[in-house]
Amino acid sequence: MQGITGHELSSKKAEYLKYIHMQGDVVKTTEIAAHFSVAPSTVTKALTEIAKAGYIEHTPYHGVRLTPLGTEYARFLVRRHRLVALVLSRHGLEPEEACREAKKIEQCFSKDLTDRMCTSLGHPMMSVCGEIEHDACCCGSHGGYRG
Amino acid sequence: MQGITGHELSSKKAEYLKYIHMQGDVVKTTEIAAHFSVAPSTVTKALTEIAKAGYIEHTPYHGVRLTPLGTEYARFLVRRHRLVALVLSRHGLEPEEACREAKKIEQCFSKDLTDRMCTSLGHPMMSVCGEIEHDACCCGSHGGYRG
DNA sequence: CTCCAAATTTGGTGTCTATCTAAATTTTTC
DNA sequence: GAAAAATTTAGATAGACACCAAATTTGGAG
Repeated sequence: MQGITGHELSSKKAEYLKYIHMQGDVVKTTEIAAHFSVAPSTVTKALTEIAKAGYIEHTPYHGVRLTPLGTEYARFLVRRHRLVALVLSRHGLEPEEACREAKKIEQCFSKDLTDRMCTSLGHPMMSVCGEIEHDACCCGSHGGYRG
Repeated sequence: MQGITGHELSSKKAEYLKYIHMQGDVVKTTEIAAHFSVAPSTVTKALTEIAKAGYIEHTPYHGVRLTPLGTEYARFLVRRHRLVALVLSRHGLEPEEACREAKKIEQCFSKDLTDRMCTSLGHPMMSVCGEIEHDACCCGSHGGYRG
């Protein structure tokens, strides 16, 4: 939470991490390779590096699983994606389009910039492609008024 | 105007082109190298490639100058930059900050996305870092109501 | 329990972008 | 014209991403 810049991982690796997060628990190399339409060896290489950076635990031949750090980071990536998509949706893009375009540009947004936009938007709870969780957000819990 | 995707040049080359455009007429290698704090040879290499793509005319040892295509493209780049900065400024960033951050993310915005945002913003004439010219904009002239 | 097929990893390559240094070349200036 | 300044060329490096072919490991069938 404290030291994230938003540029710790290259955009491809960040995509892999987000995917692993969304699949939950143990994810296999082949699954990732198929999802992103790349050769398994390409994924293995990326996974090794992501593991070296501490975001996942890689048990050769058995798949990967997020570490606590990886989980935290993946949550940031998802939050960033949804905030960027939300901004785009407010500038003339249809929900699906906003989500698609967001994937192309989100990697450019630093943690800081993301947080600034989040605050400016009033820590919205919903985007066009899912909920936005603020647990690990810029300025504490913004869970909304539940009671 | 017709075929621009916004990704014709790598982000560095696009920065060089924008700089050449802003300096006007003939620009020297050393000037560019100094501005971006890179070795002259790095610039020469990039310039050669930008010239090959048709955006500039490079007369060895004498500098470069934009071609009509390059001028058109540079205008798009400037317009994109200012639109992105404007969007950021509307999301909690101070003018100077918005301009600075825009430089980091603008290369991710396609021509199409830029045009969509432009329309959504009502073809604004001013951004936080200069005027926005719509001559070569998405849907013709939006020069405002001059008379 | 053995053996083969499927999954995965290794090792080697290639491409692209961006950078640098050092050496060669051209232009400019005195 | 010759030295100085600017520029280009050539050769290397580095990171990201991708592929293929070969080796390794796993897991299921018999």
